[in-house]
Amino acid sequence: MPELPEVETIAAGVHARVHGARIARVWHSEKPQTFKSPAEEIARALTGVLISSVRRVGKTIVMTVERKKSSTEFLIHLGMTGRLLVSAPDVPLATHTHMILTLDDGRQIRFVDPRRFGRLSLQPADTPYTGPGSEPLTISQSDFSALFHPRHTPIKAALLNQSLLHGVGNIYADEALFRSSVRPTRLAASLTRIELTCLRTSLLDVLRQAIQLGGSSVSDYVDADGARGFFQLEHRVYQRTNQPCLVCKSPIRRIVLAGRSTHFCSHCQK
DNA sequence: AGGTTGACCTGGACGC
DNA sequence: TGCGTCCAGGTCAACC
Repeated sequence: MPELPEVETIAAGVHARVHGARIARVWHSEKPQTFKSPAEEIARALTGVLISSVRRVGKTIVMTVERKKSSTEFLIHLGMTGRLLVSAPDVPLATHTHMILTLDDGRQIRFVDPRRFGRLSLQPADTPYTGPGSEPLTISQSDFSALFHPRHTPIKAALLNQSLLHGVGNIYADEALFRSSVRPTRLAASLTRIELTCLRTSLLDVLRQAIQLGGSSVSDYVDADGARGFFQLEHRVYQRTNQPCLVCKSPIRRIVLAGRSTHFCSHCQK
């Protein structure tokens, strides 16, 4: 489900609500696939700890917890349909709830994930989680260009490769490529220096605007309060197949690239 | 080694 | 109403 702006919105929302709180007890489902570290180990590591922060790294939510002098990072990857909610205890449990962290004051942090592509894990001690790739919001233009220029794969596939940039997914890849007038099928190595500059600028614009609007709610995305985002109203190509391009009125095309549906304007994007 | 494809899951939308 | 098909915002193992 969620890409960088959605994960950013969720992490910030959860942080604001629970930082400084203590986890009194932990419940988990019996779906082993969800737990990249054994569920019992996660439960043990989180029971009785103080939540010091919740932040985003790539598409992963990192919850840092403290016990006495030692700190641990709990990693939450939402996959396609994962949700992290802060709920009052009397709110009915959603189906597909896989973990509940009950706080001292009774509130609960709930991880819900129907499709079970999400993953929960513990980061090894003393090695802060940095994610697989570079951070799109802070990478320099020269690093950005150096990352993509050697790649002999379609630029769309390269943008989705989390070991290059982490945090960009299908929606924002399509939207950034449209705004920079670059066709998704172009080999990354074929982009000129100017096109790479334009692409990074467009990507930053799209991600920042989406964060401001609370992310895109395409189907079931909601933030920590269960509220929907509004960036879907700003989509110019994503899920607009056959609708007129907002610039030139040509119908938006949909193809499958890197196994993902890909939307673009064949007139505006060269 | 880098690039590509299919498998992993459930549920909603749509057509008959 | 009910069944079948297709589609979905992400990864990762297994292949070329």
